[in-house]
Amino acid sequence: MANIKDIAKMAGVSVTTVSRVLNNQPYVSAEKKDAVRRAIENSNYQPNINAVHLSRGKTFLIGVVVPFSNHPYFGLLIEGIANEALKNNYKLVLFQTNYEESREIEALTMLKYKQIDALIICSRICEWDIINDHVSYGPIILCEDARGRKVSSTFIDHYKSFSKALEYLYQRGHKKIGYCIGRRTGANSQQRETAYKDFLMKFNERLEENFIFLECFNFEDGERVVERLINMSNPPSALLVSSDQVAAGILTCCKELNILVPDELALMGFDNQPIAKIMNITTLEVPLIEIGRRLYIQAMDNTTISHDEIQVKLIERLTV
Amino acid sequence: MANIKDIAKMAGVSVTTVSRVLNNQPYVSAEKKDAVRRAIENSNYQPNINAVHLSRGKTFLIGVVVPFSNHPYFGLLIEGIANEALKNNYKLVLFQTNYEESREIEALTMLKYKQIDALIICSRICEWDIINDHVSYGPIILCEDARGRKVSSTFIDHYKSFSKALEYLYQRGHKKIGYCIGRRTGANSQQRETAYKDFLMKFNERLEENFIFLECFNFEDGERVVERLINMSNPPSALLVSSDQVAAGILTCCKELNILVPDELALMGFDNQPIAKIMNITTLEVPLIEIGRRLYIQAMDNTTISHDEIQVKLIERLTV
DNA sequence: CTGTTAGCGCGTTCAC
DNA sequence: GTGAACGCGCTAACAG
Repeated sequence: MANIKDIAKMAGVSVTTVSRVLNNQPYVSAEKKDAVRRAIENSNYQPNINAVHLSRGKTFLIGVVVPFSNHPYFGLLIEGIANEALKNNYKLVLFQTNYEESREIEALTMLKYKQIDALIICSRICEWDIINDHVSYGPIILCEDARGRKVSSTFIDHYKSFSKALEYLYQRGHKKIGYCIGRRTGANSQQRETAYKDFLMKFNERLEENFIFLECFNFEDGERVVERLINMSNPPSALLVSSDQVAAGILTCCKELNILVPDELALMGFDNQPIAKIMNITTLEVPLIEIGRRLYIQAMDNTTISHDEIQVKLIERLTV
Repeated sequence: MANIKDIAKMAGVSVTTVSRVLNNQPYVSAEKKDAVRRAIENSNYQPNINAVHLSRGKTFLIGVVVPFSNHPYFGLLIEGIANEALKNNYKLVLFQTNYEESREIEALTMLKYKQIDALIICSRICEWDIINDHVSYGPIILCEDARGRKVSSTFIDHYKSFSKALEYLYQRGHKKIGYCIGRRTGANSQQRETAYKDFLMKFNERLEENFIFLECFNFEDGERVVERLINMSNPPSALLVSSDQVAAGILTCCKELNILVPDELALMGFDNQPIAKIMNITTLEVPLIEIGRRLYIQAMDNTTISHDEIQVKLIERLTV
């Protein structure tokens, strides 16, 4: 394996000059640049990435924290980040937390010790204090509304979008609306809960605690929801489901039990994933790949703190 | 950020000694070892990973090639690899190929230039020649039967398991059996095709080209299958579906169209993913996480070439 | 524009 | 048992 010194010798220049053409820096004459280029081609030289990292003091690694990686929501987010990272020669290090705080702190610690250059947290567990303690070590980017905080973020306004969905259901004649969500804590979830409560208040409806379905992450969680639903004496007539996967699971179970959708139960999904299209689920479209792209771009910028709000779009199909 | 020299100074020893205790090497007196340990704790020192990499000539990065990462099959495989890698301080670099050969070669090239220490190919596209050209650069591990090749592999015998499934369907009275698969090329797919043809031969059935459904990867691909099915004058009575996701999609469409499963159409899935359990799909269980674990272990061993065959298990449910 | 040289932080001979 | 010194391959002042 040839190294930079060999190339320098072959091209009859100094290692600095080689380094300069390698990094597209100015101040190299056309002739020398050509000589270096030729030497590189003749020897199929490849820079030693480890040496570059050491010298630059960077790892070209970017940490991505997700609760689970085999969920389409996070899968798409990761894809968006990865696509953009690839272009810039950055690699991704995945931290799958399963919502354990310690795993998230592990990622933060790696940032502290420069084992990664930046950290994107797709779903935060730990308190802001802990995040704040780490901001000085490198860019930390969040996928939730972090305006007013010391970190950048790309987010959707869950209060706004949840309200929008609720009003849409209301206009369609639904007074008793419930919702399904993964976990109750978490900034995004709390925004939604607030939107839900404000909505009830506005229309003078009472909050029914059992209209809220927790632990809804995957297709299979839909079964539990339907089971609970059929045992309720006064069930909701519509459900706002924070993931198309779960909505699809619910829809499948409903069909099995001959529960008519949307007549007996209306369903509104979230994300607009392929499964929503195929099953004709009315949903709120979230451009996850684009969000991933922006998260990456923010991660690369360690000077500015910015906040990108992403808009969602209501897609009308057949479940409402 | 303290470095090894600082620790040496604090502990009153040389950097060599610090390095020795860091790497659990012998020939360090208990006292000095303790002194170093204390110094490390007091300064929350963390070795500079880049320097370690450069010095060792290793990256502690392991490449993983998958066609797409948001499919549960590969998601679980990745999870299995990642779990094991984490324990050994290895990070994963994901190569998402979308079945483009050039992306796979890119990964191989990174191995060649020591940008990763090993490469696990979960679904191969390129020819064996190309693989062979790279074996000298580092461990390459495949997730297909590679016995007789110069690389290690963890695999399931798709010929055997496909035959097993076909015979099971046959015993249940199905003569006209079709199957759904992602792509036709690919070693695993070809094994299955051979099993299919041999099965037909054995029972004197004719090969119906349109009993083979290609491009079946995700839930949503099930729709296409059912559409084609209802337009067939002489459709198969049973389908062997190489992914539970697709089987679930087919099942969902069938319910929509009032096609009775298994009476009018029997379905046998593959993998035993959560969705198969919830939808009561008869399937062949594949221990993907365990396969991932073994792939990693093989990747770490750059001296021996080994081949692990993994057994699958038939899980009887309600779709056959 | 170009080259010399000093690090980057750690692993590893080798002499003591 | 221990430590001085060199090397890993590259980047970035700095001097010219």
